[in-house]
Amino acid sequence: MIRLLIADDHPIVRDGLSGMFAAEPEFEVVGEAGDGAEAVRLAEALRPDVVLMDLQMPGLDGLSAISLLADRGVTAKVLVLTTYDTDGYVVPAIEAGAIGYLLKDAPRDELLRAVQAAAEGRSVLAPSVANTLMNHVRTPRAPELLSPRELEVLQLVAAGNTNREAAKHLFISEATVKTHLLNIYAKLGAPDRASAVAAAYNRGLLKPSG
Amino acid sequence: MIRLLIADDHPIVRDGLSGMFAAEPEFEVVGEAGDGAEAVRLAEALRPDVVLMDLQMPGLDGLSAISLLADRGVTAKVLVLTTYDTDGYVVPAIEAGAIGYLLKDAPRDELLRAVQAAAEGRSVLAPSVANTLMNHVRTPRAPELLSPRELEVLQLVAAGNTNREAAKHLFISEATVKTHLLNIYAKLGAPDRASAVAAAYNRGLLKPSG
DNA sequence: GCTGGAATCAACCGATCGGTGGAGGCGGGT
DNA sequence: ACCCGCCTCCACCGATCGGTTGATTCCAGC
Repeated sequence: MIRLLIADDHPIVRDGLSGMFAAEPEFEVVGEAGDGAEAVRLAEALRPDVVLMDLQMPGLDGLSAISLLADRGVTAKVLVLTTYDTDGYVVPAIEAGAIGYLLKDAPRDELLRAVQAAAEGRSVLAPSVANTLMNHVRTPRAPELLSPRELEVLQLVAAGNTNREAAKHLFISEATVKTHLLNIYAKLGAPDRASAVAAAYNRGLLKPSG
Repeated sequence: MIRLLIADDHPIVRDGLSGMFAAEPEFEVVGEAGDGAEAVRLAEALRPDVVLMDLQMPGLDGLSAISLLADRGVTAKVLVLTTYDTDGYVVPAIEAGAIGYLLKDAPRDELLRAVQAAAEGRSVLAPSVANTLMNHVRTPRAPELLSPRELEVLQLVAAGNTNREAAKHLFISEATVKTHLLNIYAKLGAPDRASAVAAAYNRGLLKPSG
């Protein structure tokens, strides 16, 4: 028996979902919320297995609600159910802690299976959402803005090396390192090494966990 | 009719796949490759719709082969078919340009549907792979390593501000900014501002495109 | 009421960085 | 043959940064 909480600002949608799950013996709708704040409150009180969460809601939005649930140690699996599949919504939702992301045009049986999967801790992604997520991960084929040598220098700088240290690593003089850095600043539009590192991350020239 | 190329270093696997698709009228196996280099060569010559690519192959591995195909403008959709679903493999593969990632234990019909999806340009992810991909995107809930104020300071520094400029922005003295930065260095294990910025990106405290 | 963290400020020092203006060699493309 | 980008190197300067020590206020948790 999977206990679930429905959070959506449209009563019609709540009724529809509620009715759909009520008809299935293995699901039990334990509560409904019309906004994010209520969703958090009810999730804390009712401890459902799964929360079906819309993103656009008045007051506290779904995204913030998800973060808040995580902060408060609510272990309910949050399944986002919304109409939009743009990068701007799906990535933050997953970052915030959603275990799945479905679109409202999903067929009935897909939704049922998704909730079951979520309850078991398995991720669920709508096919089109999988696309956008992958596009997000995919490196946008950087147009070789920096030369290989410049990239090496920047990596060493990002690792905390001084110019002198970087020079030793590369078997070149400190002056050369400085020249490379000046070129890097020009190319990235950065005034100093710190913002050059930031710019490099933003453009995917440097990648996290590397 | 979907034309496909099979790249796997095990002949048995190639035979198995080849036989499976030969039995289906809507597929045609136009070539088989035993290593990455051959895969690239055949893909360029035969221009298949889909390439079924193993990752571990002698010589040029699958990952490099995928990158090479992209570089050479080969538009074939690459579907990774391997035995491993660890983060270390799936993320690079997708970054390199794979449109899908399946495991070899996938049931026969799932594989057929996946190839069809790939041919149409739709992403395909094995369920467990979806999990690892999402875990990769998901920010690892940073334990509030930096205080809000420290994060503000670091953001300004990453934007290229000097200590003095950052101080003005925050309506505090330059000395305070320096103190904050020293605390940041200690918390992030960074010797200077540049590597502190890098460390912040690596830990998800600063996010790209922001 | 005490402790501890966060945030604020100060003064000082040496080391480093950023900026400028050169210079030469080497390779690819027109 | 020419130009351009990349990589290499040098010297000088002021500005900034990193490190240290010490201090105060405020607030929250025990």
